[in-house]
Amino acid sequence: MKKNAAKPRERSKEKSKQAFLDAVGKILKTKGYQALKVNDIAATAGLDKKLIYKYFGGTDQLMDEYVRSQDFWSNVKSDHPAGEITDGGRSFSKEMLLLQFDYVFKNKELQKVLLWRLSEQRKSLKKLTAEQESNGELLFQGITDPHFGEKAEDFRAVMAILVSGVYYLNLYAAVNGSVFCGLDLKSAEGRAKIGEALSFLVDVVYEKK
Amino acid sequence: MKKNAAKPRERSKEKSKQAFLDAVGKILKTKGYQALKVNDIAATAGLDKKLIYKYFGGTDQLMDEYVRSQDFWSNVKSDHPAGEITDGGRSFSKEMLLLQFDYVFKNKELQKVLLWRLSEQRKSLKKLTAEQESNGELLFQGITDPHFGEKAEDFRAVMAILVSGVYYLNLYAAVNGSVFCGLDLKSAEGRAKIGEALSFLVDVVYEKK
DNA sequence: AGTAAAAGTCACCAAATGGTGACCTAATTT
DNA sequence: AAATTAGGTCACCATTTGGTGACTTTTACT
Repeated sequence: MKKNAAKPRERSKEKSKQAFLDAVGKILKTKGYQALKVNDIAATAGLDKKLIYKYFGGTDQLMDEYVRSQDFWSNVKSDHPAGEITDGGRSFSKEMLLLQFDYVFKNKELQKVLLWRLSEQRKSLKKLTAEQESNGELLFQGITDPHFGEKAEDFRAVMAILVSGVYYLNLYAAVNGSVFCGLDLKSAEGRAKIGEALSFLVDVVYEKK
Repeated sequence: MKKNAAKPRERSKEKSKQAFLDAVGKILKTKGYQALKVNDIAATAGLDKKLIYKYFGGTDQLMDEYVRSQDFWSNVKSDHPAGEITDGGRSFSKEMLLLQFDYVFKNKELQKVLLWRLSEQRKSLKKLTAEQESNGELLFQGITDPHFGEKAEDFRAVMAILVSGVYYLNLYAAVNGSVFCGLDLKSAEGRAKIGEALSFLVDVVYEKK
């Protein structure tokens, strides 16, 4: 019954798996990743928790699969017209950072996922794949690495800091009083200041090196 | 019995409180902040959990008090000779960032505290105090704000990004594969690159503005 | 010394947690 | 149609969780 490829038979298993994945997203949005327990997920999905063990192995692998199923970073990767880059990726990098800054701010799920990735207890070591795509490796390899040549790693280091900063600031704002270094990370003015700083820092890296 | 100030009477209550605070630190170091449950803390402290409710009100306020008791940021605040600053805080800022980068990397407890601050479920809104001191408000107010004048907020924005980057990169490295933007955040070379980038970015802010 | 108020322990509770074996049900194969 | 197999439910378990009332012991004040 299992090797018949002619009839794909996605009767219910796939739908159920999807229901669990959807449930994860829903819980993440509403309750946060700390509330991600088997009972809760099963209840939200309207299915039995045993299926979670059957299909995924446990909550951890469910989460892993959920992260893989959502391509949070696709928006950054693909919305730029390729081939038109003549400035070594300066405007692209800038745009990416600003987009990311805004995107993470608005996307509760992504916030929770980022937080979850920083969290402990994840015994599964499957994140290798997500590693590569997550930080726009193609931006580096295809565009900025050639442009910066020997200084490629220095540019990467700067971007690492900026991307990290974007992540952390939004995570911080989502939970705490949202005032960081005297700037209100939830106000339009505060966020504009951060945006300007990001833009400025990218510019300066391209100019100075 | 309670208003006699002559004899301080720190017989046992203070010691017990301290025992709980120490237990928190110990658990943070060994198991991470997810393992911070009343039962666990009480067991580690060798005392009854009821005292936690009596003395602190609950685990949340215990954590708050723990964070307050550890002045993680004092190392950055006070190790610099005051009054000798003639460069508008440039070297001071640089030094602070680099120190912080190294300090967070080595200090497991601080990592867990940072993570906890990003985490949900903290109903207590007591972090206001920690807010001020945490990000070296005095550095801004006393040194860099005057130096940058109208651009003070722009400088703060840059520092917000850099500090956040320092935090996030170390948190990321502590859990994941530690490769971020193609840099190994655990290797000496990778960290050196980040350090150079931090230094460079601070310099450039002082030069360009 | 005697007393009142703490410090501290213990047993116990209700709820939630992760996890599994027994069972029923629907689809596929033969 | 019968048998098989996977999908799915349910009841149940052991543990752990947060939390509290009743109790004993120690401390300090008069």
